[in-house]
Amino acid sequence: MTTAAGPRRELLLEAAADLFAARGYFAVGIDDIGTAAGITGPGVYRHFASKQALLESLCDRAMTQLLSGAQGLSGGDSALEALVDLHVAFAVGERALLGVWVREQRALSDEVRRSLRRRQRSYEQVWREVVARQRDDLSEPEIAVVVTATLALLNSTALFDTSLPPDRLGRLLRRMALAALMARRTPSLR
Amino acid sequence: MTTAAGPRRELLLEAAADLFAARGYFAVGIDDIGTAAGITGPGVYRHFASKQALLESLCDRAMTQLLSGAQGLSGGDSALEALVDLHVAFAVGERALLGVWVREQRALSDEVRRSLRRRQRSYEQVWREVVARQRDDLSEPEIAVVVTATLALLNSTALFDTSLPPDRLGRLLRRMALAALMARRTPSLR
DNA sequence: GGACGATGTGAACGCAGGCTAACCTGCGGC
DNA sequence: GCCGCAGGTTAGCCTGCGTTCACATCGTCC
Repeated sequence: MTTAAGPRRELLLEAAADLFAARGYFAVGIDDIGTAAGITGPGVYRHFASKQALLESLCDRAMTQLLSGAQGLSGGDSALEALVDLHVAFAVGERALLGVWVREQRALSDEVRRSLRRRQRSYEQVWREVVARQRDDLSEPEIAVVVTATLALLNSTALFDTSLPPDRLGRLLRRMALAALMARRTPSLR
Repeated sequence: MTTAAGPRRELLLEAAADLFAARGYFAVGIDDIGTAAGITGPGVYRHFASKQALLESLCDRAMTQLLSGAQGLSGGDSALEALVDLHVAFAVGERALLGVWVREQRALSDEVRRSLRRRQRSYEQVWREVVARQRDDLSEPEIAVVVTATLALLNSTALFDTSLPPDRLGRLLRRMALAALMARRTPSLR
């Protein structure tokens, strides 16, 4: 079970990501996932131990991708912009995966969710450190809020549809995120 | 069924809001809700037609509160700040309700969800008009993205815990939201 | 003081849906 | 050429949980 990477396994993961993102974990049946990947429902269990295991794989994949990107970062002056760009690229490129990660974590078992949360905190820790370097006017809890809220802003792109082409969407989000991160006091309107 | 406002009905709504927000609609049983409101599971059906009806009531309540606030607005120069303040106040004051509205919409039936979405669009329409008045550099789809992403930023406060006192949290979110809304081009860091 | 509606209880029902069982097929290795 | 395993299929099991039922209780109204 959970057999190593075959093409069918990959198909199943993609199908599950799309379905979970579109309808939510509990509204999707095993049969739906199997059918979307070209087999019948129970066939799924040749590749994954359970429906939960599918969701775990997806969340794990999302987190791994984000973390590995963030850790292989320069740390130079433009580290913050690099972080934003990284997250935007992921959000735009892996919409479904991000949507699953953002919305379906609660469907995980306590244990798995805890482990995932730890990695998430580790990812946000990278952000916090980079933000703290440029915002000495903020306390630690304030930095935490700023980071989390900014990530929520970026993640929101997985939750709505837009007619904007990906690159323009990306640039717009990038601008907004940086503005939110650097907002020192209520800016004058106009 | 769905008998008019008794104290028990209100208790049930509050209990359901807290539970749904904390654990998610599907992870909460009817018995949990009843018990949290001081009765047994089946007793809930003396006040609500179904578990779904409870969720509907909650989402409806959230949307009604937001909409009624937004529509009784001046429309003057500081309309944008007023909108932000309104949403922040709601987010900080009705955490659980907002959490349910943000995360549990998918658990609704198609029909109810559609009707709710219409009202949500109507709420965002108010935002879009106010934002458009100050951002003639943005196209319509761009305005839509800016509004949705900003609301996601504000709503995120329902999804995490912070040691920050509510008023400081509110002011911080307000500053970030306004910065995100008004971000004209990538600001210089430092 | 009996009828009645509102509210709550414990027991039981029904069914959706995840998962297992039993069986089939093709293919690579010895 | 047979063995064995990877990967499918169909039929069916079984559990959890939302919901219903029959019944108790208790004010309230005539």
